[in-house]
Amino acid sequence: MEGSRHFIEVEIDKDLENGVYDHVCTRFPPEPNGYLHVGHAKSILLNYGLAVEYGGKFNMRFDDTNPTKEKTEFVESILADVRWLGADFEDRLYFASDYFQKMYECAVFLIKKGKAYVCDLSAQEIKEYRGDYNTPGRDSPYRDRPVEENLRLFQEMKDGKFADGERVLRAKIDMLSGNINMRDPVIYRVAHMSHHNTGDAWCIYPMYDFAHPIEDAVEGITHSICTLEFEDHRPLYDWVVRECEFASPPRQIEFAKLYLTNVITGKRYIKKLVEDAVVDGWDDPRLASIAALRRRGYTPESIRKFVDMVGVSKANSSVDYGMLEYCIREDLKLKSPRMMAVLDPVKLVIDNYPEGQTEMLEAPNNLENAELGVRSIPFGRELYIERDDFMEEPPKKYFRLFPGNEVRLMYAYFVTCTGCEKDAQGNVTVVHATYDPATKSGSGFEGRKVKGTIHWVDAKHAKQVECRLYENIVDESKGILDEEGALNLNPRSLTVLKDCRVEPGLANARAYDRFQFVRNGYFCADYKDSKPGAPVFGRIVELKSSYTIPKGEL
RNA sequence: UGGGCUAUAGCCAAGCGGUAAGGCACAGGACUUUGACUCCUGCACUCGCUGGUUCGAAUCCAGCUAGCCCAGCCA
Repeated sequence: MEGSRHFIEVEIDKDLENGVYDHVCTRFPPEPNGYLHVGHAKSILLNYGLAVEYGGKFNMRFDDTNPTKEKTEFVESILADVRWLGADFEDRLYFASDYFQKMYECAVFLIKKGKAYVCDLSAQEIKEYRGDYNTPGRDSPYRDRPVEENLRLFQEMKDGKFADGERVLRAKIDMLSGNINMRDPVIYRVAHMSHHNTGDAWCIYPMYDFAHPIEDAVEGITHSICTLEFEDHRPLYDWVVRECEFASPPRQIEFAKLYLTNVITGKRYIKKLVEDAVVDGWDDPRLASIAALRRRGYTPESIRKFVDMVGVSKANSSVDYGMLEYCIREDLKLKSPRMMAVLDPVKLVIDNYPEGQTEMLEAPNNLENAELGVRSIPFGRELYIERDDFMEEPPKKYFRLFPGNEVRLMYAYFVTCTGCEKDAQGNVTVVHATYDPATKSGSGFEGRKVKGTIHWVDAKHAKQVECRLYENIVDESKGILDEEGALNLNPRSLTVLKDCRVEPGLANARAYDRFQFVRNGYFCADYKDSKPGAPVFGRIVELKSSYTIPKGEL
């Protein structure tokens, strides 16, 4: 498709050419400790995409080596999100915990090779012995323990003879390494705790650095793609697969995480927002979780497009939120019916239209895609139009309603504004106009043209719904938690309530699952007229009452 | 201060010694039964900086600068 290939593809090509591998196998290995957000979508689709591109396999695997942080709730939600995104792992759903026995055997193997030892130092002592960026590490006094003793002690660790933290198994590498990960890292710890998958079968659990390469190797992963912060771990990754003597070991390649502007992705923040009920869950429309995007009406296709557009590199970056919005507009513009809705209504009375009369007009559901059919909409003497589609004293280049000006009511007639009524405060309450029956939509009228077209709903038949406009919760100026950790919402994230009226008969219309298109197609992202000067952060809309999009559905 | 990584437009991002792709955003114009869409047009004489090599450098070399990651028995 794209002309250029990103660096991971280049690396894989090289491996294939050099015969390092004769196939490609990738995986998405989240720890089930939270919900997925857009950033994860990049990783999922990157891994899945590479497998598809190279005719290989893509595995789904939960990296559940630390029972203290993992919950089944999260494996369910992660699975749902991955499936929804269309990353098909077929029947290859794995858990790192399924390999605990294998990992244990690897550890024993390393001990026998003299490459691992049981260390009695406390966590604090290990930290001290490890040194720091400027201070070389010192060998643990237990480093040269005889193999037999290590074997016995490790067995005892497994058998539950020791309390949490009492002993660990360490890889014997290099206490002088500039890379602190190589200073005899802990590879097994004791944790007397039930695991969501293995229950109480184990009381020792492998550390990520030891477990992950083994997981990859066992599954026959070729390219283990992870994010930049693991670059320093690669030497250790390589050490593990080498010392464990795996044939055709996997290779780790790192890429830069996806950050989006104007959204919060930090688990800590989101957790706080959920707990404090500032948002109504991990799928609150203001968050950038996969579940939230889904709830807002983003399609998997739009997210795939977004991830493709963003690209893959090793440079830390933050992608403009506008790009995500572009992708959903692009995806939906031909797929979605486009209905009319009025968010901030003001009444329009057509004085020369017969009182009490209602006529049905035919409106295409999508001007650019006739396959979506047509609908009948009522038209009468009294309508609602958007408040800012009328101005008593229009500025230059204003083509909508103002006294004396003629506009087209979409799918209906031309109307000429004759004036307005105002309340005591000077707010416009009613706009008056006359219509020209000859200009009926579809009649082929060509007599004259108008510069503006506005949308409307029939007052008598329109349904009134509560419509909430949100802005994304933004993370500017040090985020939403202040130094004390207190919740401190950015004022820009305040919810705005507006009166919204929509065409009748749309309760079942799919359009409302795709509410970006409520306002003539581009309500969500392109409703630029509100709050002049305020930044529009992909403002989103949630239709309440009978139009509520059920949580968790779709 | 040690190790690792990164630097190309407002934001992503190609480029890999032969004279700066593409997209988003933005601006102008055409078209328009959505001020949308679509369609044109414009938008880096320059690639973090400074030197060097070369007929020729974003690409190679050297030195600097800035940013990110690392001292969990987290992942």
